Amino acid sequence: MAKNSERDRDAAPPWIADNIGFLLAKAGTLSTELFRSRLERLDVRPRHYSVLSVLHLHPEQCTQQFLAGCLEVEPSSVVSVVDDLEDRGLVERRRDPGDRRRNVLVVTERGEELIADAQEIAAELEQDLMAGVPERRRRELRTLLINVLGNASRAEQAEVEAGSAG
Amino acid sequence: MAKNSERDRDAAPPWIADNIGFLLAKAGTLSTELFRSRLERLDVRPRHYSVLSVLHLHPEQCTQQFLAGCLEVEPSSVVSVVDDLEDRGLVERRRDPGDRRRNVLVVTERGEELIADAQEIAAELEQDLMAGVPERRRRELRTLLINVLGNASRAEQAEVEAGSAG
DNA sequence: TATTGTTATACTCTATAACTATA
DNA sequence: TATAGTTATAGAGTATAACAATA
Repeated sequence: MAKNSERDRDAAPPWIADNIGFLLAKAGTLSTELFRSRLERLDVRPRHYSVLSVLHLHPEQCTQQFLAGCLEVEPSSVVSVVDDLEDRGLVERRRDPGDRRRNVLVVTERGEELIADAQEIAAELEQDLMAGVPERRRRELRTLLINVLGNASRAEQAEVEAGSAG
Repeated sequence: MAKNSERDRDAAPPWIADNIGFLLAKAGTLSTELFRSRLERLDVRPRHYSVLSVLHLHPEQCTQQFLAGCLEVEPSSVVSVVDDLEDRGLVERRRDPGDRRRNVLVVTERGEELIADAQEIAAELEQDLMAGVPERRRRELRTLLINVLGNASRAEQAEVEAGSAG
C-alpha cells in the first residue's frame, strides 16, 4: 500500500467523494485506528476508553446494563472490557446490596488518572483530525453527525418494525 | 437493547456529543450496518459494492492491486471479494496478456445490472441518512469528511515515519 | 417468570506472512 | 530481485444463545 499512500494523502479517489456512506465508514474506521494506535502507550483500546468515559460521566450507580445501553452494544460484550479494566485495577465491580444481581462499577484512583491521560490523547487527536477547520465548522460537523446518527437509528428502527410486521 | 432504543432514537447520550471521534465511528458503523441490511436482498455486502463501484468507474484495465489501492485495504483482502463476485458471475478475471501476473477485472452484464440496483439502494440510504439536511449542508458534510480523511491519512503517515525513524 | 451478569461460540472484517508464478 | 495474486492464519470486535444467581 506504500505506493498509494502518497496519492491517498493528497486527495480522496474521485469515486468515493460522492458517497456519504463510504466517507462516513472510512472516516470512522480511520479515526478509530488512529485513536487505537495513540492509546497504545496507555495499554488500553478505544472500547476501554468508551467504558471509562461513561463511568467518569456517570459516577453514581453505573451498572453493566446501563453501560451497554449507553454504548449501544450487547451486555455480554461489556463483560470482557470490564474484566480487562478490573484486572488492571482501573475499575471495581461492587455488588449492589439493594439488588444483588447488579454490579455497580466504580472507577479507582488509577482509573481516573488513566482517564485524564486518555482524554488528553482524545483531544489531541481531535485537533489533528480537525486541523484547518475553524471552530464554527467543527460544531457544524458535530451537529450533522448527530443528525445522521438520529436518522440512522430511526431508519434502523423502521426496518426492525417492518421485519416483525411483515 | 430494546429498552434503550427509544431513548437512543431521540437524542444521543450527552457524553458522546462532544467527542468527534466517537461520533465518526458510530455514524460510520451505523450507516454501514444499515447499508448491509438493505443490500441483503441483492445478496451482496458493502465490500462487494465498493469493489463493483470502483470497477464500474474504472472499466479499463483494472487490476486487483489497483482495487486494493483505491479501497485502501490489503491486496490479500481483495481476493475473497473478487472470488465471491466471480462465483456469482458478476465479474470475470482475465489474465493480462502483456503481464501474465496480472488479473484484469471485467464487470459482466449481470454485474452491471446489480450495480444499478445497488446504486439505487445507496442513493435511497443517503436520502434517509440526510433527511432534513438541505443540499448545501450535505455538500458541506462531504467536504468536512474528506478533510477529516486527509488529516487522518497525514497523521497516520506521520506516525509511520516517526516509528521508522525513532 | 424476568432480569443481571456470565460463558461459550460463531461470524465478519481485516492484516500478516509465506507461497506461486511471472517479470 | 521484485511484483501480482493467493493461501493460511490470527486478531479485533461484536452478536447470539444458554446458563447461574437473584429478583
